[in-house]
Amino acid sequence: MPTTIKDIAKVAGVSVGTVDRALNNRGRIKPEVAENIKKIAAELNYRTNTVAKSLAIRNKNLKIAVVLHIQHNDFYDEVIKGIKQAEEEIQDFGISIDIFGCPDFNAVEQLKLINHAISDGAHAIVIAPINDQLITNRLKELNELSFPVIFLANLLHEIPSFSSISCDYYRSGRIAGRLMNLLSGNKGQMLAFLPSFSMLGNQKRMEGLRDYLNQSEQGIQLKEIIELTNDNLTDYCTVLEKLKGSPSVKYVLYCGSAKAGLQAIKDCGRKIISVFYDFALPTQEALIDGRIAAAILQDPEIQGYQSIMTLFNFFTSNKIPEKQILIPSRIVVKECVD
Amino acid sequence: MPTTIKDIAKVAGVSVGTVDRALNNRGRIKPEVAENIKKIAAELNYRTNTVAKSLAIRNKNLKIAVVLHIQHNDFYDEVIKGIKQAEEEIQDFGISIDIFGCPDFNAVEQLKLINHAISDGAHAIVIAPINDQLITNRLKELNELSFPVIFLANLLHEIPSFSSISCDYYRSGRIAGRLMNLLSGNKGQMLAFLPSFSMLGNQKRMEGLRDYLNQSEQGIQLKEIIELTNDNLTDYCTVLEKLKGSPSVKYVLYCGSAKAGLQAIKDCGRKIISVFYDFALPTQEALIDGRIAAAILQDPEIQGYQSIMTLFNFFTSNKIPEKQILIPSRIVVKECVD
DNA sequence: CTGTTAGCGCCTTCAG
DNA sequence: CTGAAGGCGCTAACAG
Repeated sequence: MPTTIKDIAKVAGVSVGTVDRALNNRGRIKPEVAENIKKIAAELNYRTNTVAKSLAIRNKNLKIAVVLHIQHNDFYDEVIKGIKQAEEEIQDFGISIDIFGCPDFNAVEQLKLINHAISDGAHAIVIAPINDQLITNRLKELNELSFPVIFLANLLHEIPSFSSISCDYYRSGRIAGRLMNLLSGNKGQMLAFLPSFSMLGNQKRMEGLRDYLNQSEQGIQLKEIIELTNDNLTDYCTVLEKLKGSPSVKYVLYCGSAKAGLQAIKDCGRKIISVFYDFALPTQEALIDGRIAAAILQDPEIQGYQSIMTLFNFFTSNKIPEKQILIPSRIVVKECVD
Repeated sequence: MPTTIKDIAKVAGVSVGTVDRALNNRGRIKPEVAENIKKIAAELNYRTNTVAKSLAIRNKNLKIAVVLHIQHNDFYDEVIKGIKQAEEEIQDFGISIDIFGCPDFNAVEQLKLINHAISDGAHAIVIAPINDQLITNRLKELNELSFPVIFLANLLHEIPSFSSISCDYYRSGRIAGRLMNLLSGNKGQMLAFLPSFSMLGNQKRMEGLRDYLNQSEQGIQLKEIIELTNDNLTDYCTVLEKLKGSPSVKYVLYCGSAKAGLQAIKDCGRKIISVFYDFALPTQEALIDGRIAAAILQDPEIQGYQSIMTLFNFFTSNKIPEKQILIPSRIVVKECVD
């Protein structure tokens, strides 16, 4: 039988209330007796029972606010799925979750959402932070107030946070390099189409790829890295144009709107062997029917799930999370999913 | 606020005890009122609070027995790690776990362990079942008694179980075939060394590989599939001999003792490009320093973790698990881990 | 067949 | 500064 605060109270000769105050540093207690109680707790190998605690703190109505940086896209829809699953799992603990979408990349609006969440009584925030002074300043403030903020699927330079959850972008760039070499037999030419470098993660991924392919003389030749815009039509045109302009290129690494990329590759008029990042439906279909050779996934669902569970563990077990939680990338070929 | 049994009791005009009896089919209740209560519960969208339930059932001292089929190996040490992690997470729920090793593949002993666990008061069993009448008969009995038994990392033909957790062996064979094709540029010759086909999973994996590579004319040529024994020295000799006997073979797929395989490949005196299953330390090292081109993992830790959590969810939420839970295989290259 | 009540372990008033 | 008591939602033992 694990020891309970009752046990501790008995050997310390005090009441459970006093034990509770001591163990949770609630003050209103004589320092000596607090010390003594803590000593006894340690000796008795006490650990607070999270189930009982959860039941008791349920009337605190703990709230988590999730603040995104866009309204919808394939990636974040998956993230939200993970968040919803976590919500499902922790609802019995009396913790509720509110998700706020945000006009795409609008820092002013995101700031409003942050402030709204707080005045609404949120006890923690999960955010996909926009890289803008407006936001970063506010996040710094919150950090100083020890208000728990978790960065989700999105890095931010030098802004401290309670914890940050994402894939290892640099590594995922290197993995892509390796896959391209595998597919090409270490020869030939490739183009890489990657999303906006204004997001730090994308930049890291790009660096990973470049570093990896530049590190040795042999191997596939990375002709150019092209930055995409997040606008379907523009990106389609860009990809098509680049492919037509480099008829010697046979290999493509692509991260962006799957539809645009697939269509452009199809329309360029020759056989292209490609690796796609992420796993929206069109990507899955293309992988299964062979238009794509492989995909690199960062499991957005797991990232969303983890962001909530990290806070959950903090609330129920006082578990301070790692500053940076990296979700491993997954390599997927047709045979993994067909 | 979620509805509680108290709420239901109030609108039904009965006591919480009666509601409890109705909702959990405990009998000793007039059928009509049970019906009525269930109806009201449905209307009020009631779901039992698992936290409160867990706290209440804690004095039942729920016990899970884990019965292995061997004492130790790399794979099951990982499985056990996952089990321990689950144990850690659910200990506050008052559920305890006992792990029993077993003399390697000794069915008589494993049967004893099963019976011991039950007479010891276990409420469920997680087992890596040995494929032997002695065991399968007992497992059938238990299944008929509705005693929850979960098969772990190990398939068994036509023996019903509460749930079975493993990787998708057939698929993992296909994935290997694909990787070998990738590495070889769809040409050349390979050998496959796979573990004892007496275990159904290994057989499935072999079939997956064979079916995949035989399905088309082009692609790497699978010269032979060799069955390993699980004895280090024997396997070393087998691998070495086969490699020396087939000097045209440049590619190897290997599943077995990593040490034996790596040594034999090294000693065969020529450059071999290989894919290994599973991820014991020697495999990791070999992957990092380039002796192995890729690995296919089945995440044993997750399998162990899941086996416990599945029972946990059953105990705390009455959640009946899927009959077969498949943990996806993971493709790993150097760049994923270095 | 049904109601009452005492827990499960912890937190939180509210008196003292 | 400390103790007592009630409550979180559910289960189970005991009366009736």
